[in-house]
Amino acid sequence: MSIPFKRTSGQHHGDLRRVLEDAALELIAERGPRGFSLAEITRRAGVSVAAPYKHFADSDAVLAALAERGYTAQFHRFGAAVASAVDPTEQLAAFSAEYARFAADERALFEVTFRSGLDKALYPSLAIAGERVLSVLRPPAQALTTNDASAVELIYAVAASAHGYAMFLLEGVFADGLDAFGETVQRAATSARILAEARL
Amino acid sequence: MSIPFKRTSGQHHGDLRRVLEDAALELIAERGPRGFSLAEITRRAGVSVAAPYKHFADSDAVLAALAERGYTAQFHRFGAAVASAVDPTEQLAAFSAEYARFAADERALFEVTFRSGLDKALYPSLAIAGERVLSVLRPPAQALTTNDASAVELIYAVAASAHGYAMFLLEGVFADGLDAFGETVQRAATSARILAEARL
DNA sequence: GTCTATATGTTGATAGAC
DNA sequence: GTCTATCAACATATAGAC
Repeated sequence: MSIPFKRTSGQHHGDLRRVLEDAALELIAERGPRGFSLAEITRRAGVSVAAPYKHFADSDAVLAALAERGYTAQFHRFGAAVASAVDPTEQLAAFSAEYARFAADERALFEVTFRSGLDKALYPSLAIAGERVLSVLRPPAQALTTNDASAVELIYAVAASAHGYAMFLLEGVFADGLDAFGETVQRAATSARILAEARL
Repeated sequence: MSIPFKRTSGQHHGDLRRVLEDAALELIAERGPRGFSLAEITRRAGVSVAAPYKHFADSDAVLAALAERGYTAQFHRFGAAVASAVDPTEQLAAFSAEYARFAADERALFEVTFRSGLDKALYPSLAIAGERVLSVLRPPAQALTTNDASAVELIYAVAASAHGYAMFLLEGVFADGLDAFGETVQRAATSARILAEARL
């Protein structure tokens, strides 16, 4: 996808920060979070190894920025999924289905949010961004339960199930199926419905 | 836990392979899968950097061996958990609870099975070992369903839910609770019961 | 804001002695 | 089976020129 080319001197990029993040995402998609390195993404971006330090404090800061992007993307996609349904149970099902879809078609962005090995204590904004993702389940969960504690439990139950299916999908646990992706999207939705209805 | 000491010359270890694996596990527990390196574990084991190559083909082979150990440990613990109950639904609940417990008290061994970034195609035995773990759910799942396809779906549903809770626990999603660990063990068991009963 | 150049450390892996 | 010694490759990060 990326067309490597040699840069001859010190031109400016429109937005090197963004270019570096994109290169990092591509790298993670290819080699997994373990294969990430700052040096490699500068090579792909066609800049020197020193260039990133005007935009990021260090190597980990790039991963943190990507994780933030990942959480934001999830918040928007899952929010839209929830909004696409009216019935609370179907909203939870839509979330779960979208969760599996996101893991599959934005793999790197998905993995970087929980597989990057970042110390969350050092990046408190990540914890907040992560919580915000689950907050999209609050309205349907509250509609389906009688108190706040139950609503929270339902949110956890649906999210945990969705996360597990997404992980299994990426790990190839369902590799034997003809359409593992489509099937797993359905599986995630089904489990969400079961968990939702049980709380009524 | 480990007492570092200097080795003066070329003595033999009782079982260097095992010693290296243990050092690797300790290292992963401290720094996460991303922090693993062959050089570091030789330092901790008190041997030269060349020593591991008589026991492992390369760096990844150490991770693969650990993953195998992780799957085996899971197979035994989850098998025992299932065996501790009689009612099929309670067997699934026991599995889920034990899954969360395993993630918490054998964190490194848990993470290495799905977070190590190993290419599973290169280590086919890992895929088999992973499948064997879920096979402990077969008897209760079959007892609760009317056909094989439904049993498989129930296995996936329970395992996905358990995995998600375990991940959230390790990621600190439940950090606000007073006893996040105990609560999450219960959560996992509850979701398993719901998923089991819904299939009747 | 990007470059060149460089310092410094780490890693994975091998050859050859014992 | 373990050591010593060594390698090339690669990493992060900084200083200073432009």
